[in-house]
Amino acid sequence: MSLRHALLGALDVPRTGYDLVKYFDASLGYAWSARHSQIYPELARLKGEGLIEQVAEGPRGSKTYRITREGTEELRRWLRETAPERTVRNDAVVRVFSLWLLEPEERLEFLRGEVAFSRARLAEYEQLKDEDEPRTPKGRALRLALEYGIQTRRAALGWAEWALEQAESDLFQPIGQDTGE
Amino acid sequence: MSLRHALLGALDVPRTGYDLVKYFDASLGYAWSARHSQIYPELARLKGEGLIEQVAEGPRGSKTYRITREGTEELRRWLRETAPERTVRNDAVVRVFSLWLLEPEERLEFLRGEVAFSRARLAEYEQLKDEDEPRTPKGRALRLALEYGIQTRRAALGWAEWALEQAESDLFQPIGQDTGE
DNA sequence: TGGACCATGTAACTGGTTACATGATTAG
DNA sequence: CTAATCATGTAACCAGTTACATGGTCCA
Repeated sequence: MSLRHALLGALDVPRTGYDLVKYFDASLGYAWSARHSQIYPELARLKGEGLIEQVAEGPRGSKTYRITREGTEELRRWLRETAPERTVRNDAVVRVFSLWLLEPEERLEFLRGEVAFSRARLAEYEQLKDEDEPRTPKGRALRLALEYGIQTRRAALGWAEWALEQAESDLFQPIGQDTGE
Repeated sequence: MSLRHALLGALDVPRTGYDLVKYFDASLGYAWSARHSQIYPELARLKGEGLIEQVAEGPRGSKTYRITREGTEELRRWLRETAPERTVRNDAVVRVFSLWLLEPEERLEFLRGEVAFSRARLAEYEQLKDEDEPRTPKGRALRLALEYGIQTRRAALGWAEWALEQAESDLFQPIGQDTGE
């Protein structure tokens, strides 16, 4: 369950649930995504287990949480003692597997979408990168994560541009009834 | 729901549920993963909806399925009319966000694990690539998907090697109590 | 005073994992 | 004959999404 550890990791500075929702939509979002309907109950559970504590109550009933000593210990334990979950789920690549069923022009359309998406994402990441220069250990860890996003997204963009070229020069190929695996 | 479309895409050639399980563990696995306990019930549903049909019954009660005309139409409809789901979930990157909480030597250990993992995956993919030269439209689509895996995995490996170097030259930095975001 | 946004929560449902369960065939 | 592998299924549970629900605060 990475959600709780993503939350614990984010709560080393005090934040409200609402802050966390926005944080998941922004920087944390390139590693893990979550909706408010999942975040709020999880915060309640973490508090119940003593891994986070509520440190303030704000204007509109907002609750500010922060990680506890036990929470930090649990986070360290998770990092040290458990292996990363490697499951891959990429809807776009599933689509590529069946792309040969489409008309040539439709394939181009799909691949143009991939190029556009990766370009936009990459631009976001690079803007984040330009915003500050990391100086602290934590800042450097965040930069490492961001750099992962940039490197892999750049590769995805390169792939999409190359695939689009391939598909363009492939226009006269028939769409298939073949079984070549 | 990408699982059913991954199955439909795989069933343009006749396959048993067991074949599909292995297929998800091998090539399809770099796009989507699924266990037999999810695959068998989904096959039953697809058959119930007429999107696939059973074309043979084998020795140990094995059932061979193939996509129907309606199934192919559904697959095309999905490709044309729905947008790829872009949600990212990467446990390893969540870990990087909190990596600054570990002792320097533990950070190196984590990053060495990332290097090893990416190297192994990349080697698998490159071996798949060397196995055959695609000639048909379908073969070329599969190659496109494989090439995506290779390009992005190579980038992940490059990142991990670079991050490891960073962390090695970072050994004298304190582990942090800072709040630099 | 009304619209945008802040802020939190619950319920129903879907997707996915783990564990349970069973039996057939094949190769040594 | 026995271990590995083939082969399919179900049940309980956990994770995540969508939709429902409510109300506060701020700014124009």
